[in-house]
Amino acid sequence: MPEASSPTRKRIVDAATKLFYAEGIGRVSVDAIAEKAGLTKRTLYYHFKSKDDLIAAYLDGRDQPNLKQMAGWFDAAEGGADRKVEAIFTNLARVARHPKWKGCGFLRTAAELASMPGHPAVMAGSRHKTNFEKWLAAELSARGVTAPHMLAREIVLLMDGAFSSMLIHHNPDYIGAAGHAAATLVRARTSGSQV
Amino acid sequence: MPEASSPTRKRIVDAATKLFYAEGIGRVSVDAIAEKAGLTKRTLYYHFKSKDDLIAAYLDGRDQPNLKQMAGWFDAAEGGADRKVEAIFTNLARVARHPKWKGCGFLRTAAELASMPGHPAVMAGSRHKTNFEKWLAAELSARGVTAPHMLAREIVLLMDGAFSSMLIHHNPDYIGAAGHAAATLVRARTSGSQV
DNA sequence: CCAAGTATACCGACTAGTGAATATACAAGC
DNA sequence: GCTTGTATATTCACTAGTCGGTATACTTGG
Repeated sequence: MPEASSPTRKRIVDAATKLFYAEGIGRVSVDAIAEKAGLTKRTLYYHFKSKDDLIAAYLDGRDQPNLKQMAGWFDAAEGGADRKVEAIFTNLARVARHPKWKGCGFLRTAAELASMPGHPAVMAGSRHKTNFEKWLAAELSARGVTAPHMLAREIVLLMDGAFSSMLIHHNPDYIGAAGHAAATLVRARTSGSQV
Repeated sequence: MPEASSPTRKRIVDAATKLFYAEGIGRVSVDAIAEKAGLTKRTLYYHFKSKDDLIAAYLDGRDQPNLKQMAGWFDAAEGGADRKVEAIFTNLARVARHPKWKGCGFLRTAAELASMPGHPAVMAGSRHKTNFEKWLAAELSARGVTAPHMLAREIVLLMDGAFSSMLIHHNPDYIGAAGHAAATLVRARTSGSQV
């Protein structure tokens, strides 16, 4: 039985992460991942029982790093909750200009696996999005915003919309518009002010 | 040279539409499309020069029907612009409960082809989303809403977010939340009222 | 006779996954 | 201090099937 946290396993997940994100799940072969990781396909299948398992491991491994990235942008921004929320979108628009940016890996995987609703990778994506929404609601709540859970969900919807629009139009203006709308929604629910 | 609008061509596009939407681009073989259309692969390749061309034809063919669907829901709804906008989301949440619903074909295709930014199918998707945004801005403008273009874009972002969230969570509540937020944004920009 | 359209049959490349053997390391028996 | 046993980890070679695309030949209507 393979070790749960072996360095080899990590090498495989790292290689899979790069390839799956860059090319998409269906366009990456197990052979290509094995080659990128510097080992044979048989070894890969020693550590993962199927490609589907590896896809799920790829997204599970992105949960915490992605949350930390968002939280970092939020914490670093000056100003109130509205500014901090908008900062996430501003940073998103910045990184989305990079040619290697290919949208949100969680959403893209869910789109590609739409015909397999119970797929472990889709569920990993669902967990990640829920984690983000909960984190955001807690941050908003701590800043005295009214109806923080509803607001967090609206911001998540705008963010996922921004990911999708950017992917189809390749125009960062959509992310800017989403950030502006999100900041407006936050201000509308900040005590002492109204839109 | 094949006829631009032959019945055979239509049969191929119809078969491709059903399969591509149900399974995703990468999971459908040209053989499967030919079989579903009741002809051989060689005939398919007489009418389309490549699979990529057929993918683009699939999305081009969905542009007008999708717009008509949205416009139909909008027109049929009673009340002001806010109600009409929310009606689109309400209807979307209803059809999204059907087991055959697999999200927005334009967004899913863009996600699957993220590594090929200039792909004709992605561009067809971009055109469709732009058409929808323009139609919505015109409807909002005709009803005296202020800043109709910005508002239309925000609603489109919420809608694309709703498509994505529904696909990853399989929970129509997200579409409801998006519809509620969209209606609120419309009311905030309707003369004589404020959020 | 000719051209449009369709069919059969095939190509080379690639696909996920596996069988059987082997290398490595470490523990137990003596 | 050996040797034997066992679990982990890795490799090569392979299967059975699918992929997008095509060479060639046939049919049919004008």
